[in-house]
Amino acid sequence: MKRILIPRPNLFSFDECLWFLNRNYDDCLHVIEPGKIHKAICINGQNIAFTLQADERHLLLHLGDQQLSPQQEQALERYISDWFDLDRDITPFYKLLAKHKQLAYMATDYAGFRLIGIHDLFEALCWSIIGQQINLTFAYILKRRLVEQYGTPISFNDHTLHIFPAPEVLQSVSMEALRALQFSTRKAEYLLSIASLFAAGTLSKERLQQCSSYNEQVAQLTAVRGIGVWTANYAIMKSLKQLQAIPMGDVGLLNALTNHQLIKDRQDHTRIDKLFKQFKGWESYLVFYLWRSLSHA
DNA sequence: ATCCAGGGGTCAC
DNA sequence: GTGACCCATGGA
Repeated sequence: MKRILIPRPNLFSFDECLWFLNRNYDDCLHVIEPGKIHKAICINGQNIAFTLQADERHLLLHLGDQQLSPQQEQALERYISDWFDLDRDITPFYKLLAKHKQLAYMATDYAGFRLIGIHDLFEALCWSIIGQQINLTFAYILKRRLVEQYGTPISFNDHTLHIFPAPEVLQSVSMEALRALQFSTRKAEYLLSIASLFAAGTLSKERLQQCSSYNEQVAQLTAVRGIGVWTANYAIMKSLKQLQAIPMGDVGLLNALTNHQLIKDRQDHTRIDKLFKQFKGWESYLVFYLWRSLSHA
């Protein structure tokens, strides 16, 4: 039985991350059991399934009887680090939290919570488009239909895991098929055209990472039909981990700000900007912790 | 029935 | 750059 150990950093709570991934929604891209998570991913064209657990000092990756090359093992470790943002020292963020009266509690209540990523940019963009202007419960249902219909199922440890559909597959799906899954006409158009852009290589994570600045990344993404400021920043935050990304206008973000009495008027951009300036360099973390505050144990 | 949900596009000033 | 309007769909 293949097993890999990954050292766990300070200020990291596997339980807190797992809880968030499991909160109130039915995500089809992982399976969670007490203390562990199962997931399947595609790295360099190869499908890999794994179970992730934690002890006091490590994250434990269980691979069953899968054989991986050293390079694949490294790629998998990098994937895990990227997923849970393990390589980042988040103490500066905690110092900023401590200085903020209404938000200081987060440093203890959510201690060790990390910005959980979506490694695949195509998946991140599709997911944020699916989530546009509909409630999250329904968004997860739509994602599940899409993934079960066009993704790749993997059997592992008595679970059926799913890998998100490749753009090459999605680009040739018909509008009618997506409409039948209850995607709106607009969203179906957006998804199909973005799948084509990825399949053609016009759009890719690598290309976006070559941009010289965050602003340029936003510009490149928002030039695509269906990707507005919110979607672009969501993807940049979750996939590229550029921490200055803020999905402005996000309903959940505004609700959290209202709940904490940080704003009264949901259009008070001045106060919102002022708040985020206090968290310069950690804006995405602030957003993520505010989203965390929307769900209760 | 009506409003809302982790928005975006379009078009007029 | 800003604001008004429409788009789609399920849930509360």
